[in-house]
Amino acid sequence: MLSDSLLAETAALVGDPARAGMLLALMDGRALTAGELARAAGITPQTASGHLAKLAAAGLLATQRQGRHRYHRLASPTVAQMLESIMEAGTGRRADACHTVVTGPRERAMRAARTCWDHLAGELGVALADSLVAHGRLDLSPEGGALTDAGAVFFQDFGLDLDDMARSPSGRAFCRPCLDWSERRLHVGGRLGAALAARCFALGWLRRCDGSRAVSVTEAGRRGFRDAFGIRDV
Amino acid sequence: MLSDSLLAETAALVGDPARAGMLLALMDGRALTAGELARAAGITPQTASGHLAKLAAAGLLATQRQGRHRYHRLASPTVAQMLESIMEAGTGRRADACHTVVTGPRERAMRAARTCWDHLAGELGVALADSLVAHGRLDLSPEGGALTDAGAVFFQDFGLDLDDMARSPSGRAFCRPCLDWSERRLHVGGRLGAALAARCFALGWLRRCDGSRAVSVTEAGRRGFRDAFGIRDV
DNA sequence: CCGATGTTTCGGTCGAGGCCGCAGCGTTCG
DNA sequence: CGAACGCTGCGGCCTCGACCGAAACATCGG
Repeated sequence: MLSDSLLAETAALVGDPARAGMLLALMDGRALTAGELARAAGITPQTASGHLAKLAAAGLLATQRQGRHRYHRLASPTVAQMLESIMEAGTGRRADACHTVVTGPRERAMRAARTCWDHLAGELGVALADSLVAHGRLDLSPEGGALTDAGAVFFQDFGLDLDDMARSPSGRAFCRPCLDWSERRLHVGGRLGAALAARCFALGWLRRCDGSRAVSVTEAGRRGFRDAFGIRDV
Repeated sequence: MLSDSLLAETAALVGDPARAGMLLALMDGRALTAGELARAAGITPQTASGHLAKLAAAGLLATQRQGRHRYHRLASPTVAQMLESIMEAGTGRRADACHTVVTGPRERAMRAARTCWDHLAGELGVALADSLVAHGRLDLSPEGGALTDAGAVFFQDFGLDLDDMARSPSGRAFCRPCLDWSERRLHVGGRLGAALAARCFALGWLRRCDGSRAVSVTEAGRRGFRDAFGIRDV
């Protein structure tokens, strides 16, 4: 059967601890080298190289040569969404046992705000999406084109070049609802979500935590999210 | 790391061909016995029993005893969504090679209309969602409560007992947008989607294809979908 | 009470695949 | 031009887990 082996092969690729660790390390959307990924997964570079070749052959990873380095990144937001959905389904039964026991500061920060592929997720990501919908700037409708007129003005004022995004030939959806792993509600993905996150980083509102997908909100960000989006308690 | 092993363990469970086959056989939402699943996966019952125990322990499957039979079903729509998202990501690179070659009538029927866990998917599922949104009966908004007043009247007339659904204590979302594997667009899931699909089966509009998740539209269904939803060419 | 059937447990085999050491290739820099 | 560095391919080791046969257990029908 066709879909049978497709499902098994893809899942088996993610099912190896070393490969899972590397994929997870790539969830923040950056491109990393084989050596860095090897360290992240706790294996030697030659082992990592073999894994990366398999993942790339399956279309889960995209590689890019640059000098003597070879950068690897997730092939598409679809892959990132798959990883989140696996974790979401996996937490089903064991959420109680795991979370209450191991909840450390690292996990707390991840739930508060993190990047999902290239856009914002966590409590902050969901709050942002809620705010945009509540103010009529976004509809988060199925096909993702539902930026309202008021929203277009708003995002332009916020510093996003919507015309440029519209011109870009990318086949990626403009605005895609993305199911939040920890919050289990939707946040804003797609090109709009990516641009929004990038702008927040550029404004100095957010800072990446080292070696993690978690992001921290700066003092300027706290003011900014309050004044521009009406979000408090971030 | 916590999420690391969670991702790997869950994916590894799906990654075995035998287990993947059984999960895929359960995608239509029915509950099957260990023997039936063993036959579906091409393994002996005792091997299947071991696999099912693991899947149940991980919270991916829910089991239910009834006499000397033991029925297994997917634990939640979240699991079904995970499986679809894995197949979606897996098709990424190989879609061209596989689909053009192997596209048979079976695959064609699957794309036209199928069940996804317990609601409708495929071209028909997406067309249904589009129609409902276009007529202002549904918003398919993020949290899923966005049944419009006109929609409530419409669904009541169509034969769904919305009051009963509202009363049921299920923690499941009322109306959840579900990403369609083949169409890559959203269709209607959640309790509303399930009730809608059940009603279509009860009306004799749809019939399950034997041994597959595909469903076929009856002549009555053709008329019904046209008159009630404005869908042609089904 | 006794077979028949569905399901689970146990023990043992075996094959697949992850892992590393080593070696070869390409790139960068002194 | 040679050395250092990053990456990849190959061969061998070894562990893990899927698989089945046999047998025990539970349930239903006669």
